[in-house]
Amino acid sequence: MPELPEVETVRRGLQPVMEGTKIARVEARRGDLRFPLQKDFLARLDGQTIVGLGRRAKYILADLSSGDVLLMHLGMSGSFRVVEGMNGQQPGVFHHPRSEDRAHDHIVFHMASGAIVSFNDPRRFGYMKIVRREEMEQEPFLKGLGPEPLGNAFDAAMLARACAGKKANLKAALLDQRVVAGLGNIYVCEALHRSHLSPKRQASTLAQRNLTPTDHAKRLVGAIHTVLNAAIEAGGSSLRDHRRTDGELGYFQHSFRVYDREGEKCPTPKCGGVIKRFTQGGRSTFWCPKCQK
DNA sequence: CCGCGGGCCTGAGAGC
DNA sequence: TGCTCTCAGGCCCGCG
Repeated sequence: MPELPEVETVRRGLQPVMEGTKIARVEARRGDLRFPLQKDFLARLDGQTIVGLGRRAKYILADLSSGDVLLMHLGMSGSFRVVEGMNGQQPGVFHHPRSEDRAHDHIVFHMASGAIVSFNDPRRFGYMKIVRREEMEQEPFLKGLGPEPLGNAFDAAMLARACAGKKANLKAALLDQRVVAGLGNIYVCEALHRSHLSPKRQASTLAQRNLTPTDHAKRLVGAIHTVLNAAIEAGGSSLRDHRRTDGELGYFQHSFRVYDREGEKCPTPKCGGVIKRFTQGGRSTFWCPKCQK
């Protein structure tokens, strides 16, 4: 589910209750997320202060006073919920006050402030791992990641270089986290449409022979910036699972131009095409064959 | 090294 | 109502 805008929305929701605050205790109701929790997982969290809450690609990173870093990935269906002001309660078994389905609250953080932060993930494709800060550079989950799409290192020249010589189609290249880290199926479809580029185009066509970026590459980078920033502004996209940490929906799904809009009229001015859907690498691609070349 | 397909899980929705 | 089938925002792994 969550791509960069959803993860960033979650991080921003967690920051006020977690950053600068001590973790009184952590409950692991299920240790079998995508990967089993480390044996010393709870011991390395209890009593630590979270000195900073950051994000890298689709990972949320909590810097702890011990020098450990807690790495959290939401997988497809992961979400966090914050409940504040639980002071005074001794929840041996914590039940979320206003809630639909809390059956999949797998990890629950009890903050010293009394706030409770629960990680919910029905499909359990998400995971958590604690890494020493000095070993972050070698961390396998982070090691191969490409640049942040909203960071300074990501520009048309870099993208063209990363795509040069690639046989794969452009959509697959953008989904490859080694090329650029944080995009997923939705925002790749949206960025390609906004830049009028076909998902079927060979990735290498973003670079010229001398590796200089084409105008296509510049347009694509601009579209990626625009769509990600707008989605973050909207609190992400809520199709099924994504919720803000207060339980509210994101609303960028109302601004999709092609994703999940098969059969609708293409929103590009004067295009007049119809949105189509097909499968690439086992996943749905939505696009307008008329204005995306 | 690269690209592709399968698999990991559960739940929602469509069709019968 | 209830069963079966398909599909879902991610990513790792093994194969050719």
